Amino acid sequence: MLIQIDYHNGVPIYRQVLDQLRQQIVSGQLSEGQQLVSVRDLASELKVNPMTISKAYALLEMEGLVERRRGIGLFVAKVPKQRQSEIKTRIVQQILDRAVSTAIQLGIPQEQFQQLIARLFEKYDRQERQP
Amino acid sequence: MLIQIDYHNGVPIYRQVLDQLRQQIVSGQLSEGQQLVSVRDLASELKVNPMTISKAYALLEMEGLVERRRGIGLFVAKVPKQRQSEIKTRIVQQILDRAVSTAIQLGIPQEQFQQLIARLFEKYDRQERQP
Amino acid sequence: MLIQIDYHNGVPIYRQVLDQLRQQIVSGQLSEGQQLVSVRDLASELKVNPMTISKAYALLEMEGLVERRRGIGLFVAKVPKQRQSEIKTRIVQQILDRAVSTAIQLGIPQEQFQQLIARLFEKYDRQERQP
Amino acid sequence: MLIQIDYHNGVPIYRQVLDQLRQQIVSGQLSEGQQLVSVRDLASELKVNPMTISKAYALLEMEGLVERRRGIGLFVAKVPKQRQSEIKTRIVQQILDRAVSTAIQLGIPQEQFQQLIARLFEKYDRQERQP
DNA sequence: GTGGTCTAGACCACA
DNA sequence: GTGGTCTAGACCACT
Repeated sequence: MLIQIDYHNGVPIYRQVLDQLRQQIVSGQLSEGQQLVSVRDLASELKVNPMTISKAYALLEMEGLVERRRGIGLFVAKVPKQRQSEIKTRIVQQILDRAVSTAIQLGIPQEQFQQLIARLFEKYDRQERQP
Repeated sequence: MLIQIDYHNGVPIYRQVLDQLRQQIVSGQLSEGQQLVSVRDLASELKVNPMTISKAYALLEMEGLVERRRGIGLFVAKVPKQRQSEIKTRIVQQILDRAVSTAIQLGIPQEQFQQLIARLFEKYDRQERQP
Repeated sequence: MLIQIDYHNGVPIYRQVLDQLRQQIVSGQLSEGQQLVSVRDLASELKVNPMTISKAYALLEMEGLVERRRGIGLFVAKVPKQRQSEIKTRIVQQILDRAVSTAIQLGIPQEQFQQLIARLFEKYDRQERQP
Repeated sequence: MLIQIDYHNGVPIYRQVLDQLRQQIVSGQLSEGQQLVSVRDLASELKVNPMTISKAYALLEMEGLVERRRGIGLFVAKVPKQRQSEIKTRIVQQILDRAVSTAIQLGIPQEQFQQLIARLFEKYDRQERQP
């Protein structure tokens, strides 16, 4: 399965689908021209209402990351390398901004902050090698 | 007391109040034994319904960060230094976790990630000196 | 689902709902995965404002006894047998603690105390057989 | 100090004062004709609003356990032995009733219930010997 | 359909 | 004065 849904963390399901697809596109896991799984199939795979998937796909289309070919389906759009990298940076930067401003408000020194990050990178590195 | 509400970002008001008060308590801006602004006063200050504030206060009490003295008001509870620092770390770590896992998924190398952080710290440092 | 509200005993309605649901869950009358009556339905059944029910449900969720499935409803969560029995014991012990400490302060001997209990158990046994 | 107030358990302070005085009277710790501490003194001793003590005293008077002698103060009333014992039993029975009915609803067998009680009696016995 | 949030205004117990 | 509870009704996001 390509998408992981957490049904209990409060993040809307369509948002989880949207975010993960966006990431897969800009990171190249889904490549240009590749067809997306149909709304119906993905919905039944995730045991989720088709409307939910449909909403995620529509938003993805509005972002220009995906193209609709009528009667056929949705395909990953051509995204210029530069735009890809912009999106990537933007995604991370948005989250980081909150983290840093919070840390400063809490008086957590930059060194401790960097340590937390190093630990998290280790954690994910381990997971990647043996998921 | 300074609380900033963004009425249009979708985050429930009571949550914004709750989060900011929690931060002020664990960061020491609100100190032990200090009385919180009354529900009615804070509500009128923020131009918000008293129940909204009440809800935030109730959750804060359930977290044990605040104590009710019946008929008098709410006061910042004694929070052991260790618990304070646990909460602080937890708050930051929650946000950071998302940032790091996203960065990894996007293939952003740790070096670039650290650069982004350094830049953000600079930005907030500047703001602090001359807000 | 059977919930009895006493509108005049001073105990908040949301508390009565909360306590009774909690008991029904840990006693197994509501079983894992079962869907709770919707906020609106229970509210109209008890002739009470939906927010009152909502509050009880929210607290039940915070206790981890119930899970939200967004847009669908609330369901009884998986509660490990051990946790169930802890909660049960805690509920009874809280009440008993007061009873025993009071009895001791009043100089009521343990024998008389046990007699009172035996009589009460008889009374409820009778009721159960022919309510 | 003769009265212990718990400021954080939600029980109204006047009620804690009332209950404890009632118990002290029917258990003979306060004997017939003995003068109660003045409202003012007890209030300052407990660091509590005098109105709170006053309310407890007034309710005690309504129960007939205490007599007001105008200009002098309040005195423990003559309470016939039988009435004393009735009150004692009633106090304990009220609390026990809830405990037993709850235990039955939760399916806690009488044996386990008795064990809980035995344990509690031990606990309080220990405390009495070395408080 | 579901639950979550918020409002305006009321009443209550407590101190 | 304090906070707690409740109502009636509204709007929202999610499924």
